[in-house]
Amino acid sequence: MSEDRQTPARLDDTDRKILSLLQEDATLSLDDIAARVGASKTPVWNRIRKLREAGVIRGQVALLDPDSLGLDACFFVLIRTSEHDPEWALKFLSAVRARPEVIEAHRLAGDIDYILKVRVRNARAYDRFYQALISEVKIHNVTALLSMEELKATTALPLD
Amino acid sequence: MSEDRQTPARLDDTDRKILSLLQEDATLSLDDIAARVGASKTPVWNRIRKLREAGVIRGQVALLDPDSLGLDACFFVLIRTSEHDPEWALKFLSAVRARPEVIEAHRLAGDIDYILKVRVRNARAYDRFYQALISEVKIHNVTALLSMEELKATTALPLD
DNA sequence: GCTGAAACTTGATCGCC
DNA sequence: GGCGATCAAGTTTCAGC
Repeated sequence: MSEDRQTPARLDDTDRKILSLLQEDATLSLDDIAARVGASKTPVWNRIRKLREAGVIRGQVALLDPDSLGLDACFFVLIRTSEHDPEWALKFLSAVRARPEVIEAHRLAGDIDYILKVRVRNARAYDRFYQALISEVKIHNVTALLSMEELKATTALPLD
Repeated sequence: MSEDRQTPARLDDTDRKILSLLQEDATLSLDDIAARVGASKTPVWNRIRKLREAGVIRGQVALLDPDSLGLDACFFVLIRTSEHDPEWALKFLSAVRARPEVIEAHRLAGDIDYILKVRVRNARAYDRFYQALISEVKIHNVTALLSMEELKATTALPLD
């Protein structure tokens, strides 16, 4: 259930610069990147290929705007459970994985067991999600925190 | 401070299919996408262009693997503040925006005022972040939830 | 408004330094 | 291991249907 701690990849300054550019804008051309890191295409391309193979670069995706899609409501859901057996955990896992409105799910240390980030159309849609979830898996206690304003949201990880 | 609610873009089934593909993998070629949605290149390209112009597609980024970068610790930070004046809010905003370890920040409804998602190397690095933050802005109460396991993490929004 | 082809830009490869 | 030229493949545009 818990994955092995993987050894961090050895990265030099140029690698970090490339990654930093790509995680801000992956549409940049090789020429652009090469110019900005002060190298030419081939070495940059080789580094990117290696970073992909090493799994440092996981993939490349389009980011969509929640508002344009009518997803106006975002909740953080704090979950306490009384059940701690493996079957329960497995059922909970497949439930959150199966629901596309669950953007993120973490198992926590401490008295709160799980946190979910959920994006839905509105409060009614959240309630439907909530009712469906608790009917699927037994949950002891739920607190929903409603986001009023997204102050910051990035997919870029700190590289220093 | 709070932005106007924007009217959702009108999307048909083909638009949604295209978006769904692109938010999973933006390296797909136009030919691929066209084949999968059952259309040919030009109309698909026109749709993508319009979706970009309408702001439905915000951008395209590379996703990096936290473990490969040695970012083993992820915290959700629940913040209560006693200050509610605009200067404080502005200072807090610029503090979280300036710190790259803050991946996400939301202003909340209810008795918890803010939630942050923070990615750092380890617990020591979190403590450094925490000390720096409370020395910059006055904060009444902080609870940190430590993630033990990321059960799910996606950038893909639900499109149904 | 879709199709198919042409023009052009970019990505990927190879031999040379 | 980096550079510049080369080839293949992709994107963008456009005339014709």
